[in-house]
Amino acid sequence: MTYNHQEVESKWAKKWKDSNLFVCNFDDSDQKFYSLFMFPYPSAEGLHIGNYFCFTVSDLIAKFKRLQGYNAFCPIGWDAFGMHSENYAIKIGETPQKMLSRTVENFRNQMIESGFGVDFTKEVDTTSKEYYKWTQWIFLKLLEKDLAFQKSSLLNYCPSCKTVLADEQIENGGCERCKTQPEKKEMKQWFFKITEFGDRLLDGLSDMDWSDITKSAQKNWIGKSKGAEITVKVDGLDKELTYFTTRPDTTFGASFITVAPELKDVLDLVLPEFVMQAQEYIAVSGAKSDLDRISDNKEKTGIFTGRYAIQPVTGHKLPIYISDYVLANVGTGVVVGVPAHDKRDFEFAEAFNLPIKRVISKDGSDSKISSVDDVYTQDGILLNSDFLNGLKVSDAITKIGEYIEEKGFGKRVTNYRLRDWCISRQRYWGPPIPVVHCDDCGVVPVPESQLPVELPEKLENWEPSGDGKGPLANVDEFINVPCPKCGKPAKRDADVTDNFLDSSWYMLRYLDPHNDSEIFNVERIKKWMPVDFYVGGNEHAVMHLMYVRFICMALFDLDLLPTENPFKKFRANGMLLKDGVKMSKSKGNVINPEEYGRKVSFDALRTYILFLGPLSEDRSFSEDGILGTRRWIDKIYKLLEKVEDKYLDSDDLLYLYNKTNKEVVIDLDEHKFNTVVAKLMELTNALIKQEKISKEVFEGFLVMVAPFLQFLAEECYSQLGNTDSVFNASWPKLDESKLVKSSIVVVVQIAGKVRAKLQVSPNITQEEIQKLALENSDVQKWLDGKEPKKVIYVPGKLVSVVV
RNA sequence: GCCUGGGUGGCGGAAUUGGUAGACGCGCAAGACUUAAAAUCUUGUUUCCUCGUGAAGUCCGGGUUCGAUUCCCGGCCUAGGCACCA
Repeated sequence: MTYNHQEVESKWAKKWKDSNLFVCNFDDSDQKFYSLFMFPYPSAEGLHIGNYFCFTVSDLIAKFKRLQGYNAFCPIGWDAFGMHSENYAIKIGETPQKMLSRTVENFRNQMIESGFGVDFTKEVDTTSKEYYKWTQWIFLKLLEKDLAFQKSSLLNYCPSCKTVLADEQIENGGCERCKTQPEKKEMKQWFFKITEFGDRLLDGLSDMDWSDITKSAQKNWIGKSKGAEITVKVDGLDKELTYFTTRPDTTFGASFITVAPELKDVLDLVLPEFVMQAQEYIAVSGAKSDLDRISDNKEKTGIFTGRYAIQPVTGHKLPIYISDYVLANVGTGVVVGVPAHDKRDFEFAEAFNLPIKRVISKDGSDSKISSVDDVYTQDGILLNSDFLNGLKVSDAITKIGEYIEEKGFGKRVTNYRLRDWCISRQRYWGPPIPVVHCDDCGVVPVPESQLPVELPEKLENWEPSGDGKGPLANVDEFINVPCPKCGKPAKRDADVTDNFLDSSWYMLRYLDPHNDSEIFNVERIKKWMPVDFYVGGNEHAVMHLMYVRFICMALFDLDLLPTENPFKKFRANGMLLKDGVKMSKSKGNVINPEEYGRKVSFDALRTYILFLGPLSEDRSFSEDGILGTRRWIDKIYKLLEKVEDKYLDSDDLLYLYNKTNKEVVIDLDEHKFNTVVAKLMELTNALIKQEKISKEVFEGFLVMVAPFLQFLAEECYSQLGNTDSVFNASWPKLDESKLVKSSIVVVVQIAGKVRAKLQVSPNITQEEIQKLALENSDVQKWLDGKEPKKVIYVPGKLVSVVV
């Protein structure tokens, strides 16, 4: 009896799809389980193994929950707007619409043949009018709430992608997509005020059941720092400067002030005789990219302005310098230099021969700071600091904070690294920004009733032009519209929104994908949200996952969501490597799921990649390894011959069967798929040793195996005479009474080493077992006549004899 | 530099309210079946030695404990995030 996987798998894949087996009925929400994976952009290459892995995890959890009696929902959709698709379409000389209809079809078919239990009837496509109408609606809602605004600022402009990039899209100083170094351009763009949610985004993390690695990335990205803003007067000028510091306690150690070269009106600070040099310095540093400035950080450069600032607390006159180690967009763009307690300030002070005064030391004693290594940044006691002397750092921070506020010298503030989300893109392939610019009325939102603002379909020259305007600016019939307010000729916004906006609410639309009168039915959303389990790559830790949280907070505030956190549980999956190295097309080591489906079966592939290791860790795929899961399939299939209707299974088997059941449930809820597979394999090995197996136990076993070896389980279940799907069966009932053993093994340790094993009744008393242990001949030999000092008994486990 | 993870056989990895280290799988070796091979089945597989009722062993060095992969202190390596962030 050999198992023909190709025949079996294609048969059931078709049946599952045709019978709508995995279609979810939303009306039944008492025991709902929403399992979600990060939806893909349908690339031309088809289903990538990384996608396949992530889908498998979500699908497996959904199937498990379904078997446990939950109404499980596992949807699919296409994140098809954005530069991925647009750039590829440009490359192959096709329009994105045309290309996508083909690639989506391909993706869908691959998912069906892999046996994914996703509900295709709830499919969502971010590029459809029915979807992006509501993406635009969200924009309008945020505009209404003052969370969307236009701002002109220095932005990162990618000359290759021909659009501005969000801060999050800069990686190691380059564009995350094409690695091109972005140019700084002054442009007027739309932003979402994500910074207003900085604290909520940060505080929310603490009680979220998300991967630590993801939470840590978000925390670092938000970059909250507490400190103080202190205002200093510029001597001889009617001008003030405000600097931000996290260490106001070091105020008495300040010896200079530094301002960023890009700071507005910086030249006003400079004395006439220094202006020439200053202009030159500003020009030179302005020509450097951020990356250069960071990499040339060996030596501190700068220029003296000739001016001094009066520090209000100390009354000291501090020289003002311009230096490019200070960045205009960080804090206030003005920094106070405390060389004794900051390495950068020390380097600067050394280069410019400025005083270095210690104001903190471990025990309050003074000693000279003569090299960078002496710079003292730890906790300690204040000295040389007037009214702060003798205080601990934390107390000094509190005291001076109160002091400056009382005297009006400054205030305590919280700073964030997080920047507002720039959402304008000068591209074609996205939802047009639904506003009209009118000479008389200014920015006028498109009325809701006129949504969607349709992206023109048949368009010549839809590629980005690179002139800083989106390609839509040249489409007259699109761009020229009457102002919705006054009716005079006006122009639409020519930009489209960032792709990340599309994906920041898709999990909501899945729950009501065909609703054309509202974004979704709020009642249903409140029953089905949050998503119970979300899985995807950690490369989305800061962008996608931060934006989703932001959008959901905004929608929550509009009373459209039951919680502000959309994902009850999120797990980042590790990367799949091939023989220990990263897969890439250029290396030619890309794993194609279809190929392995054909060779060894989708069941074996699916189970193998889960068996490789813990979900969060990178795992290494090998050609040989996958044979192990394929062998497992064959072993189970052969067991069919042993199944007998009313067979009485042995106690030992029933013990293992129930123990496995119990442990598998626990491990699956903790997503420890590798150990679940190991335990099911162990049970399989025990079943192989049986003469016969009862139908009841074998069917229960098939149900436990079904989330992994889905096609095999269905086939065996059907061969046993069942007409319904194994996925309509229920999880086997746990029989606790079978988990009690008639005898247990207790080990005896002498000086911490195992020297004997005793087979005893589980109800044995401490006295009895101690007596047995000490009488044991092996124990006697090891004791060698010595008297035990102490005997420790761990019930059911061991006896430890101390000599 | 700061913030998160991780470090266990030839390999992927199991085991934590501190209690038999190496489950499960891969690979390898030997045997069975076969004319032969593949497949399959059986057995073995942490290392070392003087082969035993032996010793050592979970990145390294200390500590707590009858007992430490697990807890504490110090260090090394590694993956990810942030970074002249003031």
